[in-house]
Amino acid sequence: MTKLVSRSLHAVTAARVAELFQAMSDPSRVRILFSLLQGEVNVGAIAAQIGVSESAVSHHLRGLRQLRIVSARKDGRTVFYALNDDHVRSLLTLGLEHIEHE
Amino acid sequence: MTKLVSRSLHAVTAARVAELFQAMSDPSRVRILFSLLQGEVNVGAIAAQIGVSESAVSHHLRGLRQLRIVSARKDGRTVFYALNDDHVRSLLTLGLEHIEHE
DNA sequence: TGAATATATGCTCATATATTCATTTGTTGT
DNA sequence: ACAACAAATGAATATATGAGCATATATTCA
Repeated sequence: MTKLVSRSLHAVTAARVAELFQAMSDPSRVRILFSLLQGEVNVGAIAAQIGVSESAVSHHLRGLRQLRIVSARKDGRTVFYALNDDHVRSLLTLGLEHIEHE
Repeated sequence: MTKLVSRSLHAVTAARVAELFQAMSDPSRVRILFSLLQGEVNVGAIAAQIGVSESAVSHHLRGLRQLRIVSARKDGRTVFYALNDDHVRSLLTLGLEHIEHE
């Protein structure tokens, strides 16, 4: 059986890659993720830092958590978020470089 | 005058980064861009390769062109598209790596 | 236990987006 | 000039998405 679509990225793979980039395709989420480049930050601090409501930040973080882009650590009543892996760190800095050099 | 927002990425910058990632946030566009990793490809060939109508591909390419993510070269009645710079190449492969290792 | 605080969630509205279809523009070969 | 072809475009539509509000769920401290 011939693999007719072999030259192109498999649809499922493409969808997952798109999903990843989609997580970084919103200004608020980009700012949230850049906040997390500093290290662990809690919801309220992120909200204050970027000037977005805690509710909105929380909503965004849920999506990012579901994609395992960020991880959460609860300490008392505050929840500290962090970037989950280095790929995301690289993507963020590469993205920033891209728009800076042009 | 104190720069109150200095710890966070400037809103305008964040928006531009988001815009870049947004360009790669759709499965069809991801497949289009991966097609272009091979080098120059024309609209019809991309459409055939990924199984999306030429119209849809053309619409996507317009957006990618506007963001200077791809460039177009017209030869007779066919238009060859290509990735515009190496940042995008890196982002694509990094994105793929990310979803492959998890 | 009760009040205060930090975060999460469900819902709704407005807007953005991807795709399709029909039409158009530009180009080649006869 | 005309038919065939490649790509671009506009309008219409269905779906997705972000933000806000109200409310819920912890958790701490008095």
